[in-house]
Amino acid sequence: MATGRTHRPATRSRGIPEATVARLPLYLRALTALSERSVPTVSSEELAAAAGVNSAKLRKDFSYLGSYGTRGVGYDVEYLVYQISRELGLTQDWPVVIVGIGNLGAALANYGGFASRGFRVAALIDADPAMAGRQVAGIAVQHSDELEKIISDNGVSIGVITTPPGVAQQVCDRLVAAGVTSILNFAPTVLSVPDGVDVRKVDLSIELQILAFHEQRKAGEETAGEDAVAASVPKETPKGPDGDVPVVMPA
Amino acid sequence: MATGRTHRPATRSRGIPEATVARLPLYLRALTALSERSVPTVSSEELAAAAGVNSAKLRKDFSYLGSYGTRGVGYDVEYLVYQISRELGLTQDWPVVIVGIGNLGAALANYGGFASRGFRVAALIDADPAMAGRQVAGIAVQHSDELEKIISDNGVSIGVITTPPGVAQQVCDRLVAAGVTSILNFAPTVLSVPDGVDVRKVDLSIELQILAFHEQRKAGEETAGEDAVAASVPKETPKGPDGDVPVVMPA
DNA sequence: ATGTCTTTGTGAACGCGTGCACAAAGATGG
DNA sequence: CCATCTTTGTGCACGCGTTCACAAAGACAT
Ligand SMILES: NC(=O)c1ccc[n+]([C@@H]2O[C@H](COP(=O)([O-])OP(=O)(O)OC[C@H]3O[C@@H](n4cnc5c(N)ncnc54)[C@H](O)[C@@H]3O)[C@@H](O)[C@H]2O)c1
Ligand SMILES: NC(=O)c1ccc[n+]([C@@H]2O[C@H](COP(=O)([O-])OP(=O)(O)OC[C@H]3O[C@@H](n4cnc5c(N)ncnc54)[C@H](O)[C@@H]3O)[C@@H](O)[C@H]2O)c1
Repeated sequence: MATGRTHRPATRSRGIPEATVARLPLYLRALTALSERSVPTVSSEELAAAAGVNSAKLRKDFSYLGSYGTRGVGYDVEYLVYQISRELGLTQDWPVVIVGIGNLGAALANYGGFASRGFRVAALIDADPAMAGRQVAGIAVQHSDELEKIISDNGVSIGVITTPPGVAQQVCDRLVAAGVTSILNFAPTVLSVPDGVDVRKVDLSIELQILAFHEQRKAGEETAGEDAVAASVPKETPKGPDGDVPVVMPA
Repeated sequence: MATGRTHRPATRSRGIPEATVARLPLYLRALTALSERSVPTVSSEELAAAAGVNSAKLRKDFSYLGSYGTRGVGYDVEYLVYQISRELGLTQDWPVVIVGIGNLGAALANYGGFASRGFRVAALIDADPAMAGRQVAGIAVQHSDELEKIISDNGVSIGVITTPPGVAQQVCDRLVAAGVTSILNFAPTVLSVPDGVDVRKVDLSIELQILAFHEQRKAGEETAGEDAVAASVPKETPKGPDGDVPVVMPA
């Protein structure tokens, strides 16, 4: 999944493919688990299984970082944890602001998994005056009037948007203007940002629709157009080799 | 090798590329907005701009569904909304269960965007006895003992997992055994599922780490800009703080 | 030292996704 | 009915990502 819509083919990230970058956190998680169990070394095969990827892919991914393995043995867990952490920039602290402290924003604020990887919730911001001053997850919610000052004072470069979709773009604009250069957007909106700003989106609705697509396909396709309510019959489809389905051409 | 996990890369369902399927919800959202403004037709250029994609890509995506446009005019908005909805399986009702009604699960339950696309929260399930019976988003939380019965009675085929990571796999196993064939996983865990079951994951932590990577690269480009060779020798961390990380070279 | 065994690192082939560029299709106006 | 203009649908080329397969590298035993 590409980061942004802005075409930037030139600035390759230090030669590390985007697909590899997206998998590094996965490896890091698996390695951290091994580290906690005091496992000293791990082979590409084992680690790949733990991370749910192909072992050749894992080795190639690591090859972009350098030669950190030992042939015949595998990878030193602690060393690899450090290398990946450093590559991802997790050896430093990243202050993060969350804008829009509603259902989702509050849940994120309460999420403990933030701090565990060097991400620190620097501030919670909401436009609702009734919300300002209230404590969420032990942090006082601040009014959005303070947004620019908060960003500036804390040196925030990563912002999380959990506002209603209608105001997401303007919130985004203010964040960017204030100096934020990376945005994680939960609002179902396409954000426009200037060059040099990264946007990643998390969209529950899209994920469900993708699942529904495949679900419908699995449920069998006798004739489209009738609402078979009970499609829950667990039919053991004999794993056909991707049979070709007649394409429905419109009149 | 006990893990019989067969990785299915990109099952081409009915000839529609996975990348296209992932964009259909995006188009649908833009089209729905146009529909609400009573716009009768839209060109690929306009719609692509609204969806934040390339117009050629959009046209090619639509070409997989069939020829639904009119040359010289564009696409009929209402017709396209229907075609995409049908293709995604949104013309039918999809009962969904959410397992793990904590911070995140409750936020999802409260999310209004569910029902708007044909997804209906059929049940909320939690293992905590203190949680069972409580109302969340107007729905009574049920104990996980009832899981199998709930799935069966409601014909649920889509499950959302928002439990702690430690129990995600067993919850997943139970869901699958009960008949669920699509899972949206919010827990930071790699889930193993049998063939025929789709899993999509949403991982906040991974998204943030990817952003951090690019953020670090952006910050490093401006200050330093000369480290050309950096593959073989583990170079020293450019910044002094955070020197507490054990740099251990493997033998 | 030498041989064997394990596992890495990577060259190469392949498939998928993307975007350009343009011919074909149809609307529109005269 | 014909000319012109707009926009679709797609052939094609290219680059990225994935996977295979294997030589090289090192550990370990003898
Ligand atoms: N809740 C979910 O599970 C969920 C799932 C998927 C997507 N989303 C999306 O996430 C976003 C938030 O969802 P939610 O359920 O938390 O909504 P919510 O209404 O509970 O919260 C939105 C919050 O944003 C604040 N806000 C409004 N305008 C603002 C502004 N200009 N600046 C700062 N804050 C502002 C509101 O005061 C409110 O507290 C929505 O865009 C929603 O579509 C939510
Ligand atoms: N909160 C977030 O913003 C956030 C963000 C990213 C990821 N996550 C992940 O989402 C998951 C949930 O996060 P949370 O903050 O809501 O945690 P939480 O502790 O608030 O909620 C977990 C809920 O799951 C229930 N549960 C535990 N075991 C269960 C079982 N076997 N069956 C059914 N229910 C069970 C618990 O009773 C609890 O209500 C975690 O895996 C977390 O890592 C959360």
